Amino acid sequence: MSAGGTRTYTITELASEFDVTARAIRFYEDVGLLTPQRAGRNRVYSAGDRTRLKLTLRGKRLGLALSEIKQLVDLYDADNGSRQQLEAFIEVLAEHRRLLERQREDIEITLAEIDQHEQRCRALLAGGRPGAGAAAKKAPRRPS
Amino acid sequence: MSAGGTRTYTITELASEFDVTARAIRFYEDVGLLTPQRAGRNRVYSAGDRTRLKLTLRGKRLGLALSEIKQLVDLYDADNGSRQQLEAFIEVLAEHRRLLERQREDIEITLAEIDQHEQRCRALLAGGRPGAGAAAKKAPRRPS
DNA sequence: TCCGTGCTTTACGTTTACGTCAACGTCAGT
DNA sequence: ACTGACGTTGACGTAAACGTAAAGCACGGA
Repeated sequence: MSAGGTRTYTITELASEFDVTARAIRFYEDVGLLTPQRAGRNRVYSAGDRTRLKLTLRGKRLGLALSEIKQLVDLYDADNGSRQQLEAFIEVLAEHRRLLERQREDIEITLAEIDQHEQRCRALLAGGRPGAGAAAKKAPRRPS
Repeated sequence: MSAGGTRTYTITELASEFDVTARAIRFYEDVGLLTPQRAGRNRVYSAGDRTRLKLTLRGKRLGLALSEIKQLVDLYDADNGSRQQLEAFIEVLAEHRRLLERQREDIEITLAEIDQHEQRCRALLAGGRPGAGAAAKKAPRRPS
């Protein structure tokens, strides 16, 4: 049995796993979101780095700026602290929660509107005379 | 009773109501999201314009780009169309719904993580000796 | 008539989040 | 020894979403 079972990742592995470019990952390092080890010049990512990347991308999907993501992730990482810091941290958590809840509300509203639109659409389709088959149009997936 | 009960708005009214700058609103016009009437040179916004602005800001909060918001709003506005267009529209709606549901999932996960962090925080606070009062730190509200 | 307020256009500046070369190292395979 | 494949560090480019003057019109009040 060899020592150290902790898996590591190369930059292209992470890039393909999360469907981002290596350039983006290096950029996240530039802004301080990632701090991978090095094997000579090459970057070596730990499981923790992978998690931070995952958190980063989730934050992006929620529309956060990288600077905001960094604040949050840093805070979450270093929850050690004085009483003052802990209380400030709880405040930040509450802020974040408020933001997320507002987003959730926006989502609910929008989903409801989508339902309405779709129903009207289907009604219109049902009203028309039966014609040719469907032409499914796939939206081209862009990065970011 | 005078004719025409439809209220209108100036740009600063809308700006203050939705807490955005007039510059931003004019910019949304530049990209085609808004097309207000004019009284001479001045912009006059209808209730419909107001709604479009509201939709725009909601989209922004969900992290959409203005170009994406425009596509959606335009589509929603002009749901009149041929069978082909209707079917394509339904496809777009489905895409949008998928996106929103993923976001909702991200939000649920993040909220759960926040709960965990807060619990640990409170546990730490309970363990320490009672000290000075709280120092609430308000996050400065930035636009966008 | 002058002043301030509100709105306008034009135009250049800025920040964010990468994309896109360019030029180079390094290691495996043939 | 040569060739890719994969990785690296600059450095410059760019699209998006406004910010920030600069300069001007239009109108009501002192």
